[in-house]
Amino acid sequence: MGEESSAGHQRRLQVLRAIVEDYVATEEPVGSKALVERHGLGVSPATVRNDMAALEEEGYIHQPHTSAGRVPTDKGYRLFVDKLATLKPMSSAERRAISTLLDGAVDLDDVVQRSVRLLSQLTRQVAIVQYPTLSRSTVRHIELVPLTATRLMLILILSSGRVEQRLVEVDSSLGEADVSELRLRINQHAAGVQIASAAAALTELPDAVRPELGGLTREVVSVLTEAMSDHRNDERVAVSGAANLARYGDFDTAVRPLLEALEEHVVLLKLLGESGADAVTVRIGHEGPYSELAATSVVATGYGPLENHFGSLGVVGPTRMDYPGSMAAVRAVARYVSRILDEGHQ
Amino acid sequence: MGEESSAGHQRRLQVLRAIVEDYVATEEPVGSKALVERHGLGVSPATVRNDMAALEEEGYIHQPHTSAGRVPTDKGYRLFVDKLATLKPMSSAERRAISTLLDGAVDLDDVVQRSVRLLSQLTRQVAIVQYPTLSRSTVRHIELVPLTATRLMLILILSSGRVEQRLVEVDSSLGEADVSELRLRINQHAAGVQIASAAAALTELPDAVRPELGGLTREVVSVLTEAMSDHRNDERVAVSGAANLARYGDFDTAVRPLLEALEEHVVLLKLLGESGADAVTVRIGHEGPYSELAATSVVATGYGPLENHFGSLGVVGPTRMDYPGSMAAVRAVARYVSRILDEGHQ
DNA sequence: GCTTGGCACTCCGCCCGGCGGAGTGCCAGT
DNA sequence: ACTGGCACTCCGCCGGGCGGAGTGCCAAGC
Repeated sequence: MGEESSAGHQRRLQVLRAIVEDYVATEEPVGSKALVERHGLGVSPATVRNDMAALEEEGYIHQPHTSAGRVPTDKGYRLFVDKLATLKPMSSAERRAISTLLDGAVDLDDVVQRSVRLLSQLTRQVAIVQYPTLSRSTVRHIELVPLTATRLMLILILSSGRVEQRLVEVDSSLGEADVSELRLRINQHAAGVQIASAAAALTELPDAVRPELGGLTREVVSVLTEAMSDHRNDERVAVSGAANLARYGDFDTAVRPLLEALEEHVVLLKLLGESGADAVTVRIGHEGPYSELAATSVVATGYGPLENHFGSLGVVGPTRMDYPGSMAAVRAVARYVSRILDEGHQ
Repeated sequence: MGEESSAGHQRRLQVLRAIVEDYVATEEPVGSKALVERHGLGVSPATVRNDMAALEEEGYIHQPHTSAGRVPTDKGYRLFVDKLATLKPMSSAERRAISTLLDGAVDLDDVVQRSVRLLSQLTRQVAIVQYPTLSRSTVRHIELVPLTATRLMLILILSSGRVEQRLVEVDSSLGEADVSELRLRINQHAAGVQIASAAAALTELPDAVRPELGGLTREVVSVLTEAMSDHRNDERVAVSGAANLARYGDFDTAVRPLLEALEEHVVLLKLLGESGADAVTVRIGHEGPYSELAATSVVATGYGPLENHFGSLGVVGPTRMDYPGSMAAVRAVARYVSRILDEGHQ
């Protein structure tokens, strides 16, 4: 679209906006007559037809076949979200629902579960919430629990609220005093430290303790560093709202591929992508990384501390989705989750 | 069907079996001619037609319309699984897949995640695994971790491998000696005890400790018993394989209601039902508790110790499903999961 | 020059009738 | 008791006709 911003140009944008809104609402190609009726454009259908022809020429909308209405293209949706959409503000009822629901969460797992469910209900789409990654967290505390004479449970508590447990078998019998000393030294080295640095700091510990503790320390540290660098859990995501897919028509192009993708958590993570914690990212159709998902869009953002966020959350759905509503809901939930994680465990 | 077991009666059962097998395989009503060709019944189509008429009379099969093939009814499937089906033995490749996959699990969460995924892949259906319930487990250990001067973390480790954490704020400053004493007494009362009894035993503790410890003990015990009777987590289930629903045709009757049910974990738990740990339960169509799910069947069983199992797992799908294969897979996975939970944490 | 009403045109979706095929039920024969 | 034959039913598919929605273009008007 050219750089001029004449009155006619302005109206063309309004027409595009109207087309997107109507198409999202009705799921059917929208014609010129219906447009002028449903929106208060003060012009005749014929004028709108001219605008439509121009918009089509420029690739923003598309005609399934001659003598059918118009449908937005990915490029059209893109212009819509960039220039035309205004975030739908959350209603106060929605705000209340968010806070009461999330405030009731008792632990991290619960926060994630509730968020994903909430997000899918707010948007009536499929919602995805990534569990906080290990790598971005700091160590809050490390606990050693002797279970039996030769078995020790390690508990790693992170700033995000995540808790990891590991079992260690040791050769020699455990003295309570030794365990206490080790617990102290480990936390001196690691507590409050970002996880990568903590792992590094711990590897030097076995040489710094009393020789009698060296063997035990070595075993414990080895398991701890292993747990810290175990990115298996970084791939965990929670999904909710798959049933919302049932509302959409084109099963084979839109629903089935997405349904299959939902099983592959790695795929979902890649879809969520590296969204900053400060802005909501929208990826429309072919802009995403998977060609099979050319008919689906993603609205996502990061959550957690701004400079160093814990993970991402968002919704996925057909390109024909309510972008303003989804973006507002995603932003609201992300903010609330960030706040909860920040205050709840500090 | 009468009690006689004449030769003709025997063949009728064979015909029913063949109808079920063919219908499951092809998803289409099966006719007399196709039947005699695909299965080696040594009789003519006309004979089979007579048997079919009898089976229909007795309600085991049904004709969508005149001059169409036959389809099994729920009653027909029931007879099939009760009398006609032989468990498909797992192939050695499948056995190997099960053991290598599940042996790699590092904690309880991982066991559940891997099982549900495995089960959905083996059966190509939607798999459901209930997380171990609190109420059936015994307490292995309770740990108290002082985080700050006035904040204590309680960690509840159960026989099923489940770990629950809770935070407690206390009024007075915590002494290490007090915490150690309390830890000791709590475990004396609760370790090794079934969870309901443990909660009861703990409530008497505050009166039994030194008066100086009474207030702290009261707070800790209150949170612990609350955690023990918190059945919130008993409702947790893992689901996998929703994409397999895409294979099925009748979207509105079979797929959509099930897709919606998958979101409601309470519904899923009710579907899994109270299956014993020793036998695989099959619930066919209308036999289940929800009329909207009249077109779906459930194959489930319990896992964990025989006398006192931790939870249930199984698959759900349209009534037209491969019962022998599903039953065998469900049983195999349940056994393996039971074994892992038993040896992995004892 | 932008906008508008008019008009002819295109194309989809729907309905309808005909047709072939698959499957059945029944009956008479072995 | 089983079988081959036969007439019948009903679905699914195909092709043509039809109405409607929507378009593009053009000439007239502000």
